Amino acid sequence: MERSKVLSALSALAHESRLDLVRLLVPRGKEGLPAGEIARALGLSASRLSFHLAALEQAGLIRSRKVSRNVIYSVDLAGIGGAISYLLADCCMDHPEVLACCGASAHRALHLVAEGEEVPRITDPES
Amino acid sequence: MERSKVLSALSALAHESRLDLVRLLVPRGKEGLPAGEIARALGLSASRLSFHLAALEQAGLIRSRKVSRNVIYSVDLAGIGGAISYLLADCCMDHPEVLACCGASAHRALHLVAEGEEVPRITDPES
DNA sequence: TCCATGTTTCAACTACTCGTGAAACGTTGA
DNA sequence: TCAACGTTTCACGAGTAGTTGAAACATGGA
Repeated sequence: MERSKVLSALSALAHESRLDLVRLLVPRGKEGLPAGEIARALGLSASRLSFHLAALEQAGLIRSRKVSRNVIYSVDLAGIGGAISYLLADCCMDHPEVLACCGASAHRALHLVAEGEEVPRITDPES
Repeated sequence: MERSKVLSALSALAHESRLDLVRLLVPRGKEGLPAGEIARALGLSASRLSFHLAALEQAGLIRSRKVSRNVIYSVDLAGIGGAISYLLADCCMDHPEVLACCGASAHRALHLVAEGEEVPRITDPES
């Protein structure tokens, strides 16, 4: 993920309402939620929500699709994952102490990647 | 990690110079670098650097200590790790697709955590 | 076609962040 | 004690983000 994209993702996430928005959208997955419902859930005015949605979409963290009168917003998991991955790998160079903070998540990640296989040995820490 | 702390960490990181600063500091570890050297490395004026350093320190991402005339700045790995962990676990609820983006880092994290042990089974994905 | 609904756009304002250069501060060595 | 050095603080101006309410736009149903 390019640096500029990461920067806009970070600044998009660095706002209370927008962080709430992502948290609301993540469990909905690709199905997403219409803007009106999001506004109700977060207690935001329509125009303010629209503003924040645009910021998140611009940053590649959410997507939108139109369904009749509604605009459905859903999280772009690859976008968020890319930003987090940048922080972890490119920015912190997978520093052990940083990774240790994410230990619980790492367990789940590895199970996902390895799908039950034995843990592969790391041969090249920089790859 | 508290929400407000995460928000200030994110907005501190959402700036080119400050992201550079963290990237510069991470490999130095606890040893850190004096402000002047950082300024030279990043091509920032002293006052600008001081501003950015204050923002990062305020957000709990770096620490400082005074050594004679110099102020040495070093990265606060737990602070950065905490913010990343929040994004991964609390915000994205360890969503498989997000974790998959961090697969390579996860391998290293798990090796760190398990220290060569066999991969433990996950019994409670929500824990 | 007309109206109601869902959503975005706009204009105006406020508040904040960023950057610059100068001044101030604290420490060290002469 | 004084000057030099490393760093922070300050005042200022420019630019950008955030909020609000009203208006505009698009769609679907009567």
